Amino acid sequence: MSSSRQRGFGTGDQSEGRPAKRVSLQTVGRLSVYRKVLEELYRDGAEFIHSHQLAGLVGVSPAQLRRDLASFGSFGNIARGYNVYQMSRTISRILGTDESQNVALFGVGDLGRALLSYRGFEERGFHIAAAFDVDPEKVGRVYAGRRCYHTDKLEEVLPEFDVHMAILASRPEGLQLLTDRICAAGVQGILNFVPKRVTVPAGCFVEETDITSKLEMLSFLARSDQVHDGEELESAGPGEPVAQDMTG
Amino acid sequence: MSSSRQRGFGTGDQSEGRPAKRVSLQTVGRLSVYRKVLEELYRDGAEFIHSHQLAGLVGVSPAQLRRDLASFGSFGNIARGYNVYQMSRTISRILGTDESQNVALFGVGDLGRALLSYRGFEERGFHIAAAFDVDPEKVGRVYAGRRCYHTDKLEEVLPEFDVHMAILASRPEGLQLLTDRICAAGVQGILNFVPKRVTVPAGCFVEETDITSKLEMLSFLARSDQVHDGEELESAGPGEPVAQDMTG
DNA sequence: TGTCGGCTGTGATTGTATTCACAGTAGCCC
DNA sequence: GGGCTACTGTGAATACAATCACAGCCGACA
Ligand SMILES: NC(=O)c1ccc[n+]([C@@H]2O[C@H](COP(=O)([O-])OP(=O)(O)OC[C@H]3O[C@@H](n4cnc5c(N)ncnc54)[C@H](O)[C@@H]3O)[C@@H](O)[C@H]2O)c1
Ligand SMILES: NC(=O)c1ccc[n+]([C@@H]2O[C@H](COP(=O)([O-])OP(=O)(O)OC[C@H]3O[C@@H](n4cnc5c(N)ncnc54)[C@H](O)[C@@H]3O)[C@@H](O)[C@H]2O)c1
Repeated sequence: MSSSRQRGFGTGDQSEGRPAKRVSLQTVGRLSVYRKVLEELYRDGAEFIHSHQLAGLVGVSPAQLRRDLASFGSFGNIARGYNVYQMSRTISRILGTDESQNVALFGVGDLGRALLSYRGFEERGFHIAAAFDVDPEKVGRVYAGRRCYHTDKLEEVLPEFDVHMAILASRPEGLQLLTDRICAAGVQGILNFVPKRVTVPAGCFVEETDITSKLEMLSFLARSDQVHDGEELESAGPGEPVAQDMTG
Repeated sequence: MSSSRQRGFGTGDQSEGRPAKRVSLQTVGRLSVYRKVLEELYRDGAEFIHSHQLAGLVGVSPAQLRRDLASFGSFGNIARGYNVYQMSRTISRILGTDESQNVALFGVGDLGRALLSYRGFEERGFHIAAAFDVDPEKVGRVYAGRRCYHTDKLEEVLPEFDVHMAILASRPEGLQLLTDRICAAGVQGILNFVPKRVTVPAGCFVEETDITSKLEMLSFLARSDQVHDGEELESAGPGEPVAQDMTG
């Protein structure tokens, strides 16, 4: 349900042990949030902030915040806390967004066009440099300043723009093939909006963004909350579980 | 970084211990994936499937799949495996999507219109029943069959459509106030696309969908992968960490 | 009808993320 | 300059998630 390097099928062999301690993805996700809040604080003129203050703002425990930061080294002044500006810069450097990087978009449909017009990317260090589609109506046109190329040309265009990240907003059909080509062309990170799982070679990463799945989680939470005081869902319990008998 | 019930600020007191065993959010997220794959299998005519087969298809371990399902009761025939159709239905029931439910959309901008035209919601049990905006240009118009109401009218319109879930695709300004009103009007689940954190009362849930944050994670992963063979990022280590000194 | 193979559901175990709690210290104030 | 305050960074402890491994069972097949 989240970023994954290529994973073996069936029996996922756990070997290939890397020596070094690794930072968890959840930590990285939180770093991103920290930085967002830090930038607001900086705009408001804050110079230093303590772990418990920042933690309160982003909704994590102070200990977790300190642990997250500590996994990248020890910055932070013992008595004054963390320097807002420096910490924001440092997180950018860790995330690799201290310099703007180019991204390619595949699929200029309703969603793709919304993404092309979204300003939030630029603000946080990403630039959609090129768009791709297969629809002859769209190829050659310019959307929000970006030219739309035919997907067949990706091998030429991606290096030209120095692109190493891609957003998939096309269609499920042929998605794996498209992904293979994109990875072969040097893309290392793929953000996938298409509700179809893809696999990538080692060294590449996919992040799935299944919106409907999030709605389903919310539906579950809302529903299970309703029955809390009663005794229906909660957990298994042999006496009439949620699941009806399936042995038939 | 994910769904959260209202959380205390600063010192989050950990008390209010609920007695019952609770299903983890990650389990729920995977259920959603299982169901998607099961529906494809059902369309392909499959009748029964074993945990290791389904696990292979969705990319989890067989043990985890069985554990996930077992937390809702024990279905699954020991010798034949799981009944594809029944299991799909059962998961729908668990998630609360066995009957279509109405959703409200706030903000009919580029993203909002893309969501309105998205067919994936209907296919999986969600119906955007009403849209809201504050722009006089948009209020009163019909988008993909759905009328756009003024946000001021939400207290009247939401009950009318029996809405208990909402999608936020408006603007950061006033978002908390909007959220408060939505929750007060009976909405229990909120999917938030606006890059601004909101808090909700107990019994309500928010799911954040920060696209840029996902790109940042990918950027980190791609970058850290590059230096793996070297010895730069990896982890702290006192000798010149990623973070520069911030004590100034 | 009896035997066997292979699967599920689950206790036990391992692994990982988070929290606790405190030693050590930088800054501040007098 | 010395003492006090309250914060950071981190080992230890806890909580939580994933995996292992197997008892017990079902259905197939003879
Ligand atoms: N709100 C939304 O629209 C929404 C929400 C969540 C997920 N998604 C998913 O995102 C994807 C795009 O959604 P959409 O609403 O824009 O769909 P769409 O049908 O409007 O657009 C898809 C575009 O992709 C193009 N395309 C097809 N194959 C391609 C290829 N090989 N290379 C490049 N372009 C290709 C098509 O020509 C089309 O222009 C879909 O898979 C959809 O399921 C959409
Ligand atoms: N691709 C994208 O467009 C994209 C991607 C990720 C996140 N987002 C976020 O989603 C939100 C919407 O994006 P967009 O591109 O559609 O922006 P947009 O500016 O095109 O649309 C925003 C719409 O919200 C309306 N609005 C403002 N206040 C409102 C209120 N109180 N109630 C109801 N409607 C209100 C505005 O009138 C406008 O029509 C933004 O916050 C944006 O940051 C957008």
